[in-house]
Amino acid sequence: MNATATTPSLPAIPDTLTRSVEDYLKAIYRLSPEGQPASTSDIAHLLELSAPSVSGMVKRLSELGLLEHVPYKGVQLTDAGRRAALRMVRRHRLIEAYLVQFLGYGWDTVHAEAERLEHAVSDPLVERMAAALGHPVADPHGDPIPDADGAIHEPACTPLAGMSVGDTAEIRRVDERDAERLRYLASLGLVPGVAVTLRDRQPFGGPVTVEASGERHVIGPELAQVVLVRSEGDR
Amino acid sequence: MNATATTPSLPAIPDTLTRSVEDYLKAIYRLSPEGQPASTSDIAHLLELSAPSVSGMVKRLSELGLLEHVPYKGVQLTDAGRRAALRMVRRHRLIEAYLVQFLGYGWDTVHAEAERLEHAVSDPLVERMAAALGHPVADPHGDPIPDADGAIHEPACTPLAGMSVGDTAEIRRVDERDAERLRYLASLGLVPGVAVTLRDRQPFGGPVTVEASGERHVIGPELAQVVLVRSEGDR
DNA sequence: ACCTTGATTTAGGCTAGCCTAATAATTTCA
DNA sequence: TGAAATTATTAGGCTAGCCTAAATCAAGGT
Ligand SMILES: [Mn+2]
Ligand SMILES: [Mn+2]
Ligand SMILES: [Mn+2]
Ligand SMILES: [Mn+2]
Repeated sequence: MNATATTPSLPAIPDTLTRSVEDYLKAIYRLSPEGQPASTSDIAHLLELSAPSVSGMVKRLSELGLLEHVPYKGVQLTDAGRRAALRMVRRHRLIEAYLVQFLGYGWDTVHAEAERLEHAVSDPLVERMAAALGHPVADPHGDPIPDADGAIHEPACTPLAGMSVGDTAEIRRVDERDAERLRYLASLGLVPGVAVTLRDRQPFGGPVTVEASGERHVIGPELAQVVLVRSEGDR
Repeated sequence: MNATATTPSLPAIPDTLTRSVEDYLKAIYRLSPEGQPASTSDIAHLLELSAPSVSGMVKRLSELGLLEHVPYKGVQLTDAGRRAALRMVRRHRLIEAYLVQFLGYGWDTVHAEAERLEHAVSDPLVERMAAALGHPVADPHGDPIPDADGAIHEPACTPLAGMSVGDTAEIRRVDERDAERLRYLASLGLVPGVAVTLRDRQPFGGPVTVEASGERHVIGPELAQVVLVRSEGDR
């Protein structure tokens, strides 16, 4: 006998999200750090799923209030969605840091392990790991770790590919997803914290030559794109 | 053009099992340590599922070759099933030991955490934890840890409830599943490694009085049933 | 031998997530 | 502006896992 006309029974956000949902939210966050809409096909590509699967999930998640979806335009996280996404980002990066620090993992293998563990750890365990690490601000790849309230500081970084010849900068962040690429970069000594100087750039998308720790290396343009640096000037 | 008459295409055991399947195998192992058949309703009760759900899963798992099922009689693990179950038991107990040793967990809270993590860790991570712990032989509840090949030594234990008045024995093992019960036992000092002497037993399923670390405690019969001891004689 | 009871299985249904094939909307470009 | 190409959605189907209700089997007692 409730006479108030309500909107047609919106489902509430469940207290525990599934592994799939958590990965979707994390992917959408990654695709739109500034909040611009993410496209169905970009999400599908990142998660290695078909576009119709993503369309279906996007519909469900927007009905749950985790996303705003404008058909044919893209999706944006709501506040609740962004909170949930940042919670996963914090878990992922803290787990990576913990495994490297305390269990001898290398930066090339931690990502795959964290991709599964992030869904299985409890909040108290995450916080115990954070405490054991001394509350680090970045993971082994240089990616910043949001605090427990979801606040995150993305340091200003530009691709190494964008440096000018003669410039010196510090490596800050490296894309974590390709283990082989990470091993190669480590073998060259191109890891976060290292100072690099651009010594040469070949035209027409050619390779660049960088100097780091006294050694010179010629690296291809797409590699130079995923290594992010902070230039001397950007303080 | 294959003319050989084959049995109707038995599905092979998948290389990765689902969380549900892993928990079923672990439950069946626990219900039949000696290999006697486990009943549908016991499995359902242990996993808190309906009996029809268990019937359905049992059918699938026996088609996969992980179980032998005699309808209306019960199930037994095959060699492959027991191997998979012991792998999960090893993971569960090593994770518990690791969390207690290195992350400040208590014996009352580790079980719930391990119940989820056991499905998410990789084999290499399990082995790294084992190495960090120095390859322990028992978890925080006194449960023995199978080795990486699945060999397990179940120490001879009897319920504290079975002791005779005047006997002295060492606490070896305590059922891990009820966090509140574990906290209570710890508050009485009744933990693995402690020597206890039975001082009194009331008839008709009444409580028993035990002496441990110089203190006497009166405990109910069902509690005395889940605390396992090794008597002096059982060496 | 039959009947009752409890355990078990079968029947039928639901959700979450994935897929492919077909359709529809949008954008691009001649 | 009007195809063509791209992107997205809808339609329909599948598996894994769970559920309740109904049917069936196994035992034990009379
Ligand atoms: Mn993940
Ligand atoms: Mn990382
Ligand atoms: Mn489990
Ligand atoms: Mn245990």
